[in-house]
Amino acid sequence: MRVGELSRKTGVPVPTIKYYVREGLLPPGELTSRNQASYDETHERRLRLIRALLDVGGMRVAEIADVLAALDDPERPLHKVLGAAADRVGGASAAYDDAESAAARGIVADLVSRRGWRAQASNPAAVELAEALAAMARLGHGAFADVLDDYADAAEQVARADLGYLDRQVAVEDMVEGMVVGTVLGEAVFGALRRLAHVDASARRYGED
Amino acid sequence: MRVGELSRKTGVPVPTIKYYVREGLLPPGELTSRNQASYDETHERRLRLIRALLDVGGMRVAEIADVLAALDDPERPLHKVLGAAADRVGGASAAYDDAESAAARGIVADLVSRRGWRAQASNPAAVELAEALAAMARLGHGAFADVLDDYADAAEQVARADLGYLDRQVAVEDMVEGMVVGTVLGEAVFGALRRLAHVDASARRYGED
DNA sequence: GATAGCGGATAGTTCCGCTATCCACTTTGG
DNA sequence: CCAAAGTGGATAGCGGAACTATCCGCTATC
Repeated sequence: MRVGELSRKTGVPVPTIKYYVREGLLPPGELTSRNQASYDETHERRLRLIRALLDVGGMRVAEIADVLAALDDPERPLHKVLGAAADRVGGASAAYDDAESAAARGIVADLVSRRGWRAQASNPAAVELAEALAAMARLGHGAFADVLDDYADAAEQVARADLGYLDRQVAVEDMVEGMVVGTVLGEAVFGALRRLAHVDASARRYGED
Repeated sequence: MRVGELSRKTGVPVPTIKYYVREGLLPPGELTSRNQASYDETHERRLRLIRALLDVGGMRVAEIADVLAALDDPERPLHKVLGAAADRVGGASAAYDDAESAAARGIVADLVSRRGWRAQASNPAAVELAEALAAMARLGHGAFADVLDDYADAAEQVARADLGYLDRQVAVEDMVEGMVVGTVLGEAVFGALRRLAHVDASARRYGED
């Protein structure tokens, strides 16, 4: 298959495919002559994965490049790949250093030890959590920390469901990719479900419509 | 207070404040002369809200403008404001129309009726959910739909926690804003917790570190 | 042997979230 | 009272991100 057919099958324009190759998201096709290359189903699959992570997962091209590089690494340290996938939000937060941030970090540390979670305070997810809580505190919603345990219960339930799905449904050789898909697209799924549940709860309380 | 002090208190540069005013995120200060205006704590609070929605919630400026406009509408149709807050992801999805999309819409419709959720199929959250499931199906993870009920349980639990927090902790006049904060920043909080739970579960299974 | 398509390279476009500059005009400090 | 600092308002520019367009010499195909 050459690039035109790949484009037709996936709906991704040819110049965009070239761009993804340039950026290292997609391996180049195998050259059969100086200016002819052939692509196969692995390229097609990879391209669909890229679009899903972009469109549904909201990831950025550079983040996807990192995750896919980790995914293609034959060493495959599973939780490292996941780390790359999970760090996608990390970004360049200025790391405030006010009272709220310090308090939030303390709340997170308490939560992690209370739960017995094997996670470091330096974990990007923990940092992000602390930042979110600090932002809420600055908005006068410091008491939101009181519902953290309810949130954590739900998060554990979701994580259990994810692992169970992987065990039951995914072949070993696809597990790393499955974890990436589950982590990134699963977040979109859960976010949508949460908003649906909000709509329902809100509709039950206040008026019909 | 004039713009310089507002800037100092919030850490937002003056030109950026001017930009937010131009974009309708922040109401202009009250003019005391042709080129002097005064700002108060409501401006400060609003500015912090803007930065939280931007930095932590990942919203875009135009989306924030929509949400805040709804929030400031004295008619205050609560679930409309929430709708504006929840639609933030909606964006310009091309709305595929293949077999996977149709199947995913069916799965979502089943879920909504099975749960007895008061939500329309046209709801942006439902559409987004269907798109996410369709993307997974295209990647060979159609069986992920099997864990949807686990996800939905967790989503309901989170939604209950959110409403409970609002009832207990937030004054009536702040409830609309509280719902926006909870919806948007709560998603960041949950996402971080989910990733922490993944890290923990993954660490328990595969190696130490 | 004409035509369509290709791989590879480079340059341009659009959008977004700011940031810089300018202006005429207060406010403030000495 | 006057100079320096700051202000509101307007316009223009910038840097990053994700494409998109164009061009080249070449190749597959009919």
